[in-house]
Amino acid sequence: MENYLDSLNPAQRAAVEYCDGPQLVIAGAGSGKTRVLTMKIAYLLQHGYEPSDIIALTFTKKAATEMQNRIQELVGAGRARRLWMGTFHSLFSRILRREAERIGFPHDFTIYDQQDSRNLVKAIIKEMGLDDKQYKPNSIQAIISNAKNNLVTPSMYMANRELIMYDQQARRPRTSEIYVNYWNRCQQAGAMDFDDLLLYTNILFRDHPDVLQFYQDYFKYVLVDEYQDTNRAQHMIVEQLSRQHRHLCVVGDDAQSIYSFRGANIRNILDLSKQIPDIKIFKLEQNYRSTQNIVDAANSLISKNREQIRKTIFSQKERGSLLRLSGSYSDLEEAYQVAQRIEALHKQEGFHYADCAVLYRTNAQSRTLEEALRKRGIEYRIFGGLSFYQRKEIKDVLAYLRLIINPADEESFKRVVNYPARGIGDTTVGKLVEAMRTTGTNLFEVCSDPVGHSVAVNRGTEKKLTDFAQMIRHFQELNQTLNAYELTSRVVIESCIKADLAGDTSIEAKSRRENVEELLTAIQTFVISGAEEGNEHTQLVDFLADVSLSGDVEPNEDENTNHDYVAMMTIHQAKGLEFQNVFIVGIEEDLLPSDMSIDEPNGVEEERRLFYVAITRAEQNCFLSYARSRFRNGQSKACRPSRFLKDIDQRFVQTLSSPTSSYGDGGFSTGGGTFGESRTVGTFSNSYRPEPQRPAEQPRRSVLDLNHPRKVATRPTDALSHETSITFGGHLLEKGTRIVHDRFGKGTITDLSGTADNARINVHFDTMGDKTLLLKFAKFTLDK
DNA sequence: TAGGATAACTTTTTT
DNA sequence: AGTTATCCTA
Repeated sequence: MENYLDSLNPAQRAAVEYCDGPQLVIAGAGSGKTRVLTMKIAYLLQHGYEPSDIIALTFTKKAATEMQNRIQELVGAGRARRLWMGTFHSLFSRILRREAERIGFPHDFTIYDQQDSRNLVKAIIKEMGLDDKQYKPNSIQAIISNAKNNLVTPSMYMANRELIMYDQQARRPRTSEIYVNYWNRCQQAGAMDFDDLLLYTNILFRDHPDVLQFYQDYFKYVLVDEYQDTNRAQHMIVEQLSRQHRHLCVVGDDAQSIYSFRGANIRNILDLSKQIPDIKIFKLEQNYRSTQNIVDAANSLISKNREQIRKTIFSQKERGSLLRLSGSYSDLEEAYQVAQRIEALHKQEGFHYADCAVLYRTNAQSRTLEEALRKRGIEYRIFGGLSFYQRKEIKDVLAYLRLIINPADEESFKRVVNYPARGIGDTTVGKLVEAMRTTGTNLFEVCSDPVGHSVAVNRGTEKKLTDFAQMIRHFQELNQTLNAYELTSRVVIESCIKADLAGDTSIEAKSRRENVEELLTAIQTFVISGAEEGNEHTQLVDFLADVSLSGDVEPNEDENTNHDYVAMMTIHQAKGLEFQNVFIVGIEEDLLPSDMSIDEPNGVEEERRLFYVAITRAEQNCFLSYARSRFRNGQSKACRPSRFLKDIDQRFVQTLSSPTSSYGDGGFSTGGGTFGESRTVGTFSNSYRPEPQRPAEQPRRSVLDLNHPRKVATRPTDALSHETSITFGGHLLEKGTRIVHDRFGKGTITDLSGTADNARINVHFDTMGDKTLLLKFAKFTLDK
């Protein structure tokens, strides 16, 4: 602890020791950013600051947890715990709860996740009688989110000519009204969405100078991680909080700004030195993570971006292996190759599976990879996808809990009022909503006394409604005496959720039951750890607050759990992580860069940064791959290698294999290697040796006419007679004929059978093994 | 109103 | 491909 500063290089040390005013630390990939932040906090604690004086903001819960753990090691758990450390969303929701009544919210307001918020937007569009083709809920939600991230309230939106004009041109003139209604409905429901947490913090500070004054004074030191990912709302919070003491430490890397879709504004970091002229800039340029080849390759890529803070990232590690690029015919084959290489790394080079990560642009890509790994018996774990708390059965239980805490919560009410089924259908709920809108109360009030709110329902329905309200009230009473775990157990039983799931014999229902059990376990764990920290009576409200902002639960791991698995995740999720071996797959046009990004301003630059982030995750080996065809949205589509592959200086790349295209070529040529060679690649040479360029693709091959297979045989179709040859589409097929298949790549025909529509061939594919193809459907061409 | 069957749509990334 | 929305029937 005494000499921990000695472990830092001069640049890092300078950044840690400078505490005289605002500072900006530009921290290149792998430059020890987290280390500097944690050391700095330890340094501050050693120099007279109390833990509670310090607020340290991160973007992900994972980052917060990691930093918390590292600081615990330096200063002990007791002190570390008293730091204000966490995500923007979680820390400011805490402050908002404390100050809730100042901005007209109950202190136990609900937090709407994006699904809740989309449902509400959708409901409002419907209620307004608008066409949801014109007013797409997703787009409207994005517009509202964007407005909030830029601190534009509904009234400001209404008053903004530019926005209104834009909406008119986009043929959705009533967007601003939807925003107003959405805003009011959230308020009525006592609910905030993710963006509200930041926006209302700003509103709180704006409308209550005494509150701002208090926190400005309270936080003596403000630290922010990943500043390149802040949006305007976050930027303003930081700016205001640090205005008084001016002890601000902002860390970030403009080259790794990848969250603009969430409102992040790279200008926040690029322009910071203009906004705060006396801000002191520190640059961490030495990369401790990756080999020189990896760093150089990444640098050459990112240099193609226009706007960035100048810096020279370098590595003093060994030169290392070149990046290895391989192309394949299809996503299937790509996955196969990745699995094959991981196995080679494991068996031949002694790497653990846990040293390997497969990174992709979209979650949907994980399926194919998953299958390939499973076939080889390689352990893997997929991160992300839909989190535990987003599963239907979990959201159902949570909705009950949320409703108990905050009966005004509209989305939770709608979710469970008829689950399990109790005869309260859409029609009735529609009437309740109507009454809610006219009387200005919330759904639960209306439900408790439908007739009093002049809802036209019959006796039976009225009873169903009041019974439901009564049940929720009963749970509220239980919540006074029971802890969160005990209460939830009762809720699951008395709401009949348990019975409903038990009555379902399907396989999925079994896993739902297990998930509900797991939720109960998670709650109990929460209660127990709460007790350990001195909270005798852990409240349900605490659990819910925790859940809604905490991406996912860690699966319970004991000593029986296997820890040696390949990590599979999106590139976004990989940020901040590092692996010995990184596989970046699907480096194709329309995927990386994503086709969604291409017409966005600066969209392609952001995608390039994303690729940069992916490459810089690798310590030793970085494998790049693309496929020529890929299943997307249910059908196979031709793909071209990404433009970004050309952005990397080819001196740092070795081409392992590239498929000869069975489609027209996209004009990309890396040369080198035939498909057949790819199976022999198992050793990884460390030589620094650019591949010689070879002539590009061979001419286009003819494709059999798939829609109109010609009848070739005239004999009656005797079942699967063996044939020595079959003519098909004007070509002669016989044993030994080489073919190129759309998805399986190259192979040799080993057997032929059947005739006419029933004709089929057995093929041994070079990498994909033996397959039987029905000629009528198979998509292949002759090789040569 | 419930539940099944068909149609439609989706897909960028996450707090 | 897979999920979700909508429609239709009982």
